[in-house]
This record gives sequence, structure tokens and C-alpha cells, in this order.
Amino acid sequence: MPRGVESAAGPRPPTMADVAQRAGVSHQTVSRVLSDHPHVREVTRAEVLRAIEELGYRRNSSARALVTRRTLTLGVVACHPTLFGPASTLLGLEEAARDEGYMVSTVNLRHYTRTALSDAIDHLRDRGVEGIVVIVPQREAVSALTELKVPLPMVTVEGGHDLKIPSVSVDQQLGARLATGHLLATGHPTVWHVAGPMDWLEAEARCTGWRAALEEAGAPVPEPLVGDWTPLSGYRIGQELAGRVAMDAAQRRAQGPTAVFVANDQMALGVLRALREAGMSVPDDVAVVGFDDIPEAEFFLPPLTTIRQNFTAVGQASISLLVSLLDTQATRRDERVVIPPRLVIRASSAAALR
Amino acid sequence: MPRGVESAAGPRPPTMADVAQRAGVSHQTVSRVLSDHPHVREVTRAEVLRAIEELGYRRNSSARALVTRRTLTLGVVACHPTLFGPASTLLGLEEAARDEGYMVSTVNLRHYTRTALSDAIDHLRDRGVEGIVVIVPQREAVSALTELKVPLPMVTVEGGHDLKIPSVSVDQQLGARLATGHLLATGHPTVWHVAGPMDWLEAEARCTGWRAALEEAGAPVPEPLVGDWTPLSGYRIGQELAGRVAMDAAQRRAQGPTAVFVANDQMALGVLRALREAGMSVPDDVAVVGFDDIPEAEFFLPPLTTIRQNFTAVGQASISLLVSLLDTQATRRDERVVIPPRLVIRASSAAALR
DNA sequence: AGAGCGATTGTGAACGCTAACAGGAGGCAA
DNA sequence: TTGCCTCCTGTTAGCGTTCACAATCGCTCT
Repeated sequence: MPRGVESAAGPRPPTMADVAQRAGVSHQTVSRVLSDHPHVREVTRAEVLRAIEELGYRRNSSARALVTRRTLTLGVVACHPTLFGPASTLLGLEEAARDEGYMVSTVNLRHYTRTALSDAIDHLRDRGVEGIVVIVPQREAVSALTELKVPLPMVTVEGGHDLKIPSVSVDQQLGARLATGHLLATGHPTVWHVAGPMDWLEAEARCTGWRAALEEAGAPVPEPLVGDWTPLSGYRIGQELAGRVAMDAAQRRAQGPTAVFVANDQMALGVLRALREAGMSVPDDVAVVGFDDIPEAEFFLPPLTTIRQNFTAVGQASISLLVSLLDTQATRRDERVVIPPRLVIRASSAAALR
Repeated sequence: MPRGVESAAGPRPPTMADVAQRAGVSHQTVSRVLSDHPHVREVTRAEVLRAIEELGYRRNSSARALVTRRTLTLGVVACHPTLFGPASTLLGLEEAARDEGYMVSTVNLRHYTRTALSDAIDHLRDRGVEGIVVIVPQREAVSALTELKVPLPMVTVEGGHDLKIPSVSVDQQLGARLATGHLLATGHPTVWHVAGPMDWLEAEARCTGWRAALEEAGAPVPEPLVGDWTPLSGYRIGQELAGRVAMDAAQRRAQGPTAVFVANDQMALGVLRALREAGMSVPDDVAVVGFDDIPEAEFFLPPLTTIRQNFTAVGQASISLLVSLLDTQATRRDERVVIPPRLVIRASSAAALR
């Protein structure tokens, strides 16, 4: 049966041999043209290209991968991919990978569990990815990763530095110091902290940075209040804070919270609402600083001072790290990339900007 | 040179032949065990599985794809993947695909252009995806898609219904009618509209639904105000609206905007801020309804009445549609899935809830 | 003239898997 | 016993590439 006239599954896509025949050369010459080999006569090249064009030929990536042992595919495991941070990282990462000639396959986790992570990595490995970027910021996840002994180049994002796995992260402690320092510098005796869930490395690091900044400044360190990143948890904690302000004001004033550093913008939104509902003014009664700089932050009431993270840079760095691992054949290297965040001052912390 | 002792690139991963040898069977029997064929003796199966386990064997997906002509990979082209809607759709979509045994490769577009779309699809085709989901809601994109004549099963999300490409979408017009109807029902003489950019099908459909609802109710139809989905554009338009309220109040009262239907929650956030800055109360002076129900909406000041879209369902539906196309070998079928949105009433539109 | 070299092309053998077919063992009917 | 069917297993031939090697041509160099 002649090629292209298969009956069952319709005409098959043309192969290199088809192109070769049409161009009057061998399949190998076609391959050479496609791979930009030198030593192909210009006339021949043109002839081959014409045949390719006419047939609408495309190289079969599976056949190619089989013989070259390169799938040109990278895997990503991402947790909470609807949040602004992970989504932005994913975007930068995919673009960078594409620029490097790789395709990206993603597995999303709604919630982290050890088996979910393990299954996700299995799924990617089954499909032959050459390397994996893991964006799962729970501390537990990161240690699970080392135990999994994945024989593939791997990079973690926000994965902490105590591991034998290369990582890319924003300097969370620095961000927390910037936020806390800013509030101290504007005259507050101390700064309260609304933290994220403590099984997240980012939450832990922000808390550590906040505490360090206070201690260095000789300021008292209040008990941190722990939320779960959601606006709702911020709202509840905000109500509690408002209660303290009122109570302390009645009893021995000037001891209550006058400044709060919230570990992310969404919780900060909840805090803002709770404070306002309690009749408090931000920043006059209480100054608030968030973390992330989500697009909405500038339009909160009042606009939120926050710490901006360059998520795109994180994504790009994770790919360039992974690709370098691939190129050097090293399965793991102790490399870390740390990206500094920066403070964006808006009205929620500075009375002058109100 | 014996297998597994290659010098250059380290030991190669074991092959089916290695497993076969270790288990004392032929490679074909190994294949049969892996494919759950009947007619394999239980003892043999166990023996093979043990050998697989011991060697840590995994099937080579490229070799498999080469002979079966199935890559088990689906492609996604997504625009604006950091927005809550697209990100959620992506999440639901990937989970559904994984359940069906497919892997998902994504190409993100920061901004839509015809060539960017075309390149994205090329990139996916080069890697042998079996089908493509396109989440690019600009009208232009959708028509470009038909002209591209991609010989692959394809599904669009929010791609409109006038095309020969199957699509999944939320009933945007219904959403707009729900929002507008709700505002009319609470006693407002008419409803203003802050629209999204008019080259987006969703913006157009929401505008159409809003207009239809007004006309059916015999209410006057103000000129829609067009934004670009960002909080900033909402803020600017909000200032304009506030100006009108003030002006009309001075001149011939009761004619100015008392209710606004904003085409997405982010712009609504900007509108809320502008109104508040102008000294207006929401919902007393002006009622506001948004669209999307992003997680933050409940914590805006005041909490935002909005239209909730089930993005997860959209993602799932797009995969089940695409998979059914794959199974039936049909390259294109005129199928559409329409998912109804629902109204979530909060304080921004109902004085009683304030 | 013959050797030698670079440029250009072709030939054959993998890559690791599945599909198709062949074949042996055992059971049962004739 | 023979024949045939069912269960189980092995053998062979691709799938569409790339890689290693050989072959040819037209030169230049000795």
C-alpha cells in the first residue's frame, strides 16, 4: 500500500524517507539539512527544504528522542498554582525554558501530601522529562524530596538551603527585615507579625527575619499571630489585633500594636478590613505592611506597603540552573540562587502618603 | 560492553531486554505484563514484576510513542496565566488530563499576537502533542485559529460559538444578566457598566448581556465605560463615575449612576477605591457588582457582590471534550459546552448586608 | 601519475518498544 | 491415537530518527 493512502487511520504524516524520495536524496541528507549540518550543497539543501515544505513534513519527536536520548522536556511540580506568586514563577519559567528549546510539562498539586508529590514526580518521570523544577514550599516537601532519591536533575524553588538540592529563592528574611525596619524607622516602638502557616519555609523565614530585625533594634518581640495565607484568616487575626489595641489603649496605652507586618498581601487585606470595621485608621492608628505585591495591593484601602518579589526572575533562574545541570551531566550540585526583594512604600504605612 | 557499564554517559537506564533477561523470559512477556495483557501465568508475572522492581525499570516513553503513535501529551496555549481565571482553568484542566492518563504541556503568552499564537502552536506540534486547548480569549485570536488550519484536535476556552472549533465557556451573558437584574431588582433605575477591553469576547458578551437586561427591563442604557481589566483602569473610571454622581446630584439628581456592574473584580476594586476617595458610600450612594469572584473579593471594602465562574469545571470540560475528539478520531466537531455562572451577593450591592 | 584531503552523499545499524504471528504444552472430544 | 482448541510464550519485523562509517568526487601536492 503506498504511503499516505493508508485506509484505517487516515493518511500518515510524511516521514523523512518521503521527503528524501521527493527531493531525490537519501534520508540522511534530509536529516543533515534539518540539523544544520555543514557540508550540504546549497542546491541540495534548497531541494530538500522545498520537499519538506510541499509535504508539510515535521520531524517525529519521539523517534528523535529515542535515538538521541533527549526528550527536550522539563517537568514542573507546582503547589497552589492559582496564587499570584507561583503563577508568575510558572510563567517566567516556561518562557525561559522555551527560549532554551525545552518544553514544559506541569503537574499541579491542590494540596501538598508526600504521596501526591511522589506521584507527581513519578508521572513526570514516566513521560521522560529530563529534569524537574519543584515549586512546593512546605518544609516537609523539601525533605521528602531528598528521601525520594530521584535520579534526575532537580531544582527547588523556595526550597531552603539546607539540602543537597540546588535551589532558587527570594531572600525572604531580607524582605521581612526591610518591612520591619521600615516600620521601626517610621517611629513605631515595635512591630507585630501576622505569619503564614509555619510548615511553609517562606512563612518561617519571614518570621525569622522579622524577629531578627526587632532584636537588633532592641525592640520587644510580640508573639507572632499565625494565619493560613487567606484573607479570611487575616480578617480574624485583624479582629484580634483591633481588640488588643482597644484594650491596651484603655489600660496602659502605647503598649498595643501600632504597626503590623503581615506575611502576605491577601492576609493583609483581611487585616485592613478588620481594622477598618473596628473603627481604626490605617496608618494613623495602625500601620500595615504586606508581602508579595500582588497587582491588587496598590488598590487596597489604603494602598498597601509591601515587599515585591521578582517572580519572573525566580522562574528564569530556576530554568537556567536546571539547564546548566543538564549540560554538565551532574545530577546534583550545591548551587543556590538568591534573589533580593524590595520594599514598595504606599499609604498603609506612611501617613504622609495617605 | 555489558549493559549498565557504559563508560561515557554513566550507566544507562535498564531496558525491557534487561528485565527479560533477569526474569528469564522474553522481552515480549515483559511488555505483556506491563500492558496488563491476559494470558500471562501468575508465576511469570510475579517474576517479571520482581525483576522490574529490582532494576528500577521504567518504560521508555519515546520508544513507546514511536511505535504506538500516541504521545499521551496534550498541549495548552494560555494567555494571561497569572490571572485568577486562567490559572484556575489551567489547574482543573491539568488534573483532569492527568486522570485521563495524559500529560499537559503549556505554552504561556504574555500578550496575544497572531504570530505568538502561531509559534506557540508550532512549538507544541513539534513536540508531538495529540491535541491542543487554547485559552486565548481575544476575538482576533479565535478567528486566527481557524485560519491556521491546525490538523489536530483542538478545543477553545471562551472562544465564542461562531467557529468550527469545539469550545467550552461560561455563559458570560447570563452572568451579566444576573448582575444587572440583581441591581435593577434592588431598586436602581438603571445600571452603569464598566466593560473590559472590547477585543475580548468575554468583555463583549458581558456588555451584551448587561445591555439586554436593561433593555428588557425598559431601563435607559448608559454609555459603557471601557477599562482594561486592571485595578488602575477601574480606579480611573471610578473617579469619572464619582464625578458624574456629584455633577448630576447638583443639576437634576436621580439621574446619576447609583449602580455599577463592573466586568471583573479587579476593576471593581479600583472603582471601590475611587468612590470611597470621592466620599461616596458603597452601597448607599452607589452599588457595585463585579465578575469572577476572586478569593480577595469577599474581603474588599465593602465585600464585593460578584458573579462566580466555575473555572475548574471549565478546565475539566475542555479536557473531556478534547479526549472525546481524540477517541473518535474526528479532527473537529461542532460541540460546545456552556457552564452557567452564579450570583454571589455581598455587601457592595445590598445595604442590608453592610 | 598517484597519494591525500576536504566536501558531499549514501548505507547499515542501532535506539527500545509493540504488533503480528508462530509454536509448544495441556485438555478434551472423536 | 489424532485433531483441535485454549493458554502461554517466543521470534521477527517494524516505528522514524540519528550515528558511525564508507564511498565518491574534485582538487592539490609531491
